[in-house]
Amino acid sequence: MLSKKTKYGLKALSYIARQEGNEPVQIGAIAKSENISQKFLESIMLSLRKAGFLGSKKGKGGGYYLRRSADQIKMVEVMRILEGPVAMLPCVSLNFYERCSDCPDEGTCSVHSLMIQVRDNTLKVLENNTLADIIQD
Amino acid sequence: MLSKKTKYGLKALSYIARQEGNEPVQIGAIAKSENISQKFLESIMLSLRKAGFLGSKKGKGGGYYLRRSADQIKMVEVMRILEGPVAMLPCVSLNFYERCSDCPDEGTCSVHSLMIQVRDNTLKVLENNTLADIIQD
DNA sequence: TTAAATCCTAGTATTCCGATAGGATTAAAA
DNA sequence: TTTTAATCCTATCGGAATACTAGGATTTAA
Repeated sequence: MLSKKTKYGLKALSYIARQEGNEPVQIGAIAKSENISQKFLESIMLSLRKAGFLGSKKGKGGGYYLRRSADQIKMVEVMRILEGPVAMLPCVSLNFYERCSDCPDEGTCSVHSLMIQVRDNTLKVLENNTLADIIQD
Repeated sequence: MLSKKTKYGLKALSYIARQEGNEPVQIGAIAKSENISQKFLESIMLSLRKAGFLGSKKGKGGGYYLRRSADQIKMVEVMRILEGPVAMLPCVSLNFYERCSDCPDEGTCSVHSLMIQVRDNTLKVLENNTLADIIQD
């Protein structure tokens, strides 16, 4: 299940990407438009800024803006920052790999191979979609 | 993230499917071989039996056996019983659909369309793999 | 009659998620 | 220079879900 954090983060990025020009957009405006708790959204924006997707301007008239053009922001990158691993099991994760304590051997684990297939197919979608792609309806 | 419940359930089904003949297999044997808490596994086996994948025999010499041949058990069916929806959002789920409270319109939600793509690709994998497929290493 | 298995309901510990609180800092505008 | 409006940052909290655990009831073969 996709966390609200990720869902809200994607919605916020989309909102900013849809704005004309590159004027900073305020959290308050996004929160109101997308029905998101403003305080919760604050922390999400912070993550997105620290990850390099967003820049910010403090003080009156400040807000957030994209640091890269929308077609340069892959969905898989955002997902990895907000949601964590793409894979459904740590033992099949490319970026967050961890061994399973209960598995003596990954090579003979039947769940392992299935989850690799799921991961690869999910990855394909998330690699091929950018922020620019998802804001067109 | 795949729950342990689902992971253990799949491992248990695989274990049973790998046995010769159709003799009932005991929970204890599965739990020991797969490093799963026996009591936890008990409740999982119960779900799998109630869902129709497994039959059981009570009393001494009892245990669980497959009610369908392994190539007739699709991964997607097992996932829906143990894990729930395949989709990452209720609003894109085929079998567990629910509206998002924050979304005024699914048609214009940028997350929606992305998650439909993810769902369709995941579904493809889970529809095309049966228990028979995943027990071959 | 005993041993060995499933069946069933309840409870519990822990972790994670979603949200909130409360201020510190910064910058534009009055 | 003061006010206002924004981000920044850390800490905390309640509730829900997950991963088990407990304890016995029931069934069946030997």
